[in-house]
Amino acid sequence: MSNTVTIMLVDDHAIVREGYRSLLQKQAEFEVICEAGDGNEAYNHYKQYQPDVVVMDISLPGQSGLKAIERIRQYDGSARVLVFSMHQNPSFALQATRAGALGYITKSSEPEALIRAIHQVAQNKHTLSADIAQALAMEKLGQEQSALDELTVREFEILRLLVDAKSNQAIADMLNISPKTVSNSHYIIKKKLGVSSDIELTRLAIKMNLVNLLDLVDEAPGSE
Amino acid sequence: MSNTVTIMLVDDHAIVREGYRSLLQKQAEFEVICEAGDGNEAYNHYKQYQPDVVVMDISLPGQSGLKAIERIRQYDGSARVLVFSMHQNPSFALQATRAGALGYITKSSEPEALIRAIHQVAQNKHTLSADIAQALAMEKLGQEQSALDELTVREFEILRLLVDAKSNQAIADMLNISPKTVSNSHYIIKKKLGVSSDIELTRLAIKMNLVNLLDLVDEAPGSE
DNA sequence: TCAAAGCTCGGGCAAATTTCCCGAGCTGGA
DNA sequence: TCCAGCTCGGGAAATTTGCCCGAGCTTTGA
Repeated sequence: MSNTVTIMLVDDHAIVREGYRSLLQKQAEFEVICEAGDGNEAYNHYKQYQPDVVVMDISLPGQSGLKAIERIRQYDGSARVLVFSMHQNPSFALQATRAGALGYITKSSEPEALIRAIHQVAQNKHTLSADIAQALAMEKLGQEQSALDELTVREFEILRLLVDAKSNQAIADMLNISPKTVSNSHYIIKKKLGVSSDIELTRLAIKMNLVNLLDLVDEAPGSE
Repeated sequence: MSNTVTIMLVDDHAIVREGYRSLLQKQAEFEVICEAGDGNEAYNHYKQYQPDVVVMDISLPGQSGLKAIERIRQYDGSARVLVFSMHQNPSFALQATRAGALGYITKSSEPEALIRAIHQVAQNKHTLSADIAQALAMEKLGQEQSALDELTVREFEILRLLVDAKSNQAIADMLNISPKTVSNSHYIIKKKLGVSSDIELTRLAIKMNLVNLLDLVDEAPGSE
């Protein structure tokens, strides 16, 4: 009988896929029928194999897993996608559900949590791993992100250049204003964001995603 | 006969460990005899189980996997450690081998590469995944990373605290020195690293992995 | 149409920090 | 023993920051 749940695994690391495959195959009711290593492949294989559930890591090379979820959901409005990510940042979960994922579970969860989540998603039910659910709840209370909204357009623009490690003079030239104005803005920005040093400012900017982490960190051989 | 290779898996994600375990158990000659979720546990379990090979992810919570490698090697100079990391940045590989790892392989490698690497390491041979080997070769040409080696131990220590956004006073208290010395070191560090602002310094520190990106981006619920 | 409010821009200036130089007191070799 | 190199911090000039100010916009709404 077809109590079996067919699964597509999406992750850019082949080894990791292989690991999950072994793990999931231990459950008699699961059958991993295909894999994909990037968003495009995920989309194509979805169309080809029509798995019940897509288990996907969203940090994929090329254009993000979120994009892939959107495309898959556009092709099949009832596609069931479970995002399986290393990020405990609830923003990722938000973005994922916004893109159409039914569930979001972190890799820090117990293996059973993954199994359970797949069952949930297979039944078209929403799932969030415990840590994310809690973090989301916390976030509702604070304002966090809104700090950035305090900034005027100009300030925001200057902030981006600042955290890109450009000099006051360079920014002044770029925006056709005086370096003094840049430094005044720099001061105002720090004040509005509630930080007291440039190091904090940089860290905050990274948290807020004003800096492209991938560019910053790895500068991988042929990336982008 | 004991052609079997006994293995300890170290990774902070239980699910991930479970996946690798399934994967490795498929090889008749491997036996995963224990697991650990952090550096401390890795050290203790090593002493307890004496595995032939340690397969470890170095981005662990608490104090880094590198530290764990050092401790294990200090306890047993012939310990064979294979680092299995998502980072393609060769600096990680350098640090890992400096800490005493025999091999370094990225998660982007083929599953067979992992199997092969484990065999290599079990025979006390060095291994590097192809991507890293290539990147390292490239790096030999430029100087890059070497900047950090210019720093004295003390400076390095101060740098880590600085980029953790601690105040001069806080660092001074922590190290029992005067804030003036901290600020002098701050200056020297920037000079040695060839940066002219704290923003550049922070970015560089992130590139060099002095900052735990996951902590930074994620700020998990109860972190810090 | 005329405030009122808010943004952008930059001058001014005291306070704070950075930058650079210096010497003293260690420690580990050669 | 002497040298080299580290750690630590004082001093003083140079620079930057922090904060306030007013001028010239534009937008909004009464």
